[in-house]
Amino acid sequence: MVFRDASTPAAAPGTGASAPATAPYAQVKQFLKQGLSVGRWEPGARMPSESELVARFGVSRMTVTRALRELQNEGLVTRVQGLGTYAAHLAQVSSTLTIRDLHEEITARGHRHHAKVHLARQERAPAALAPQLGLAPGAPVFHTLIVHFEDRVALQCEDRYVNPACAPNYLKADFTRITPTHYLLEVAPLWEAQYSIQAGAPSNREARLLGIRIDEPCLIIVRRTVNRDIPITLARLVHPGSRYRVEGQFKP
Amino acid sequence: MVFRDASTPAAAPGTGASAPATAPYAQVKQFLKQGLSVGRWEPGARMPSESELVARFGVSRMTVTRALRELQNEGLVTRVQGLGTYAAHLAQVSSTLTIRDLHEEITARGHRHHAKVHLARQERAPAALAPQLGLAPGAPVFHTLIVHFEDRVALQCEDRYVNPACAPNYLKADFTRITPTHYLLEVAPLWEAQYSIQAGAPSNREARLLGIRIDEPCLIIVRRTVNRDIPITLARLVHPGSRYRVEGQFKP
DNA sequence: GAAGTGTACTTGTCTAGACAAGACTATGCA
DNA sequence: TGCATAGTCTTGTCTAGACAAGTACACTTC
Repeated sequence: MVFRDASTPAAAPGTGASAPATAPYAQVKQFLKQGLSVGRWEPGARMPSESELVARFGVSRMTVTRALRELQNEGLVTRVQGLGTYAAHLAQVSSTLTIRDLHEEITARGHRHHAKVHLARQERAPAALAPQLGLAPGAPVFHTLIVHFEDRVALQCEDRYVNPACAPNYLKADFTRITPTHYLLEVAPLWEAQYSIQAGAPSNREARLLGIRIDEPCLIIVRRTVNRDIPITLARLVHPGSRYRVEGQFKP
Repeated sequence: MVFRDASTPAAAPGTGASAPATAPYAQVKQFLKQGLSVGRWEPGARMPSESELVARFGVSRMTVTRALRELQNEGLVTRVQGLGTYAAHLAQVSSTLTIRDLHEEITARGHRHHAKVHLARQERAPAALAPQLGLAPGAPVFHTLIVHFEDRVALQCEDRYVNPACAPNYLKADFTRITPTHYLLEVAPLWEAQYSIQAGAPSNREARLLGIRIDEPCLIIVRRTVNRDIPITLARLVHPGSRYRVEGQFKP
């Protein structure tokens, strides 16, 4: 086997040079990514086949396959068995939105987090919410209302309903020390979530609890969490628009 | 080589059964995912090593490696060379936020999209914005102000600055037919973006252009786009909170 | 006791070859 | 002309083995 790039470790095993020497699969990936970046392949155009890349880079097919599969997972190319690899249409751009536990987010900023529990009790499920939690209307449900502070400034009003079947001891947790999100992650470690991010006015009670005017725009996140088809929790998180924003990055 | 599951194609090559027979790497992945889901491994706990999984499933190491690497890419496990594989702390949950071209989003809903161009001209870069676009203050910059409608209802006010070096013909495009996002995707196909999602009040002009009251909460997305370290565009997208929300899903 | 050494185990990556299955095309036959 | 078939090219997946490099721990030496 002959390596095209003598800087790879396998081709220059004896050199004492401590060059990072990016892995061959990463080089192939970089080559394709760069080509896509400069428009070498129009969206929808056919890209080099695996065997062409094998010949060009002098690596084995598994190496090329890995590079292409990772590009496919990143949404940059489309692959069809029997046909070939095609440059993806990037009309829609996906980015990774990271929703961190608020406690961690605050402490990561070097600030202090504390929470005030305004409500933590069992109620009867309102008819409007019961179906979303997989419960019958009037069935028991846990309800907490907690305000989270960052250095004494109210940052989030968390209004949450929890399915008792998933977290029977939910109400016994000390939510001044652990956030509901964190507690539920321990009880039901892996889950799916649907969320909606919107701007809106706070309710009268939310404005009072957050210490803001009723006309202050708020960032409202509504999140429904499901573990293996069993609804866990439904949360409405209200943040004063002047104090909180969601930030993210998209990097292909 | 002996396959543990006789339903795999390689183990039962002669059977005419048309069972889908999920691929071995997918079976390993499923096994680990399921274990994480039911809390078999606490966050931070050590998970089976590759060789243990090889022995358990009777597959080759490459197959196990692929399953583990994909779980790592999904953020479900952490791997450390020389140490092992560990269940990830899911304190922060990443979800894929898809930012679609507004035109596509509207037409996908079966509605009609049209745009009104209020401003499309060359200006001198304001001192506050110039650094973010990699320009000197006062350097020429393209500025567009466009309102997008969904079935005659104003949905977005798009205030955008574009680096002329990246898209010299930007102002010649017909933005009633093609959105700036779409145009820029063609000119600079691959890019990185930083964005911030926040709630706030519209400016007087934005409220007038969107036909909303000055006190209506708006969802404001500020996005900065970079192609290979060269800033392309800076956009402020203002949406009436009552008409627009960002929705997404997290699925591990 | 402190410092270095060797070993076992782990993940990271690559190879050369193999079979399967899907898509297309050219060919031969009715 | 129309249709079935064989052949070629593509991606999808797996194997058995290899070397590299990082971590941890027991052991030896000073």
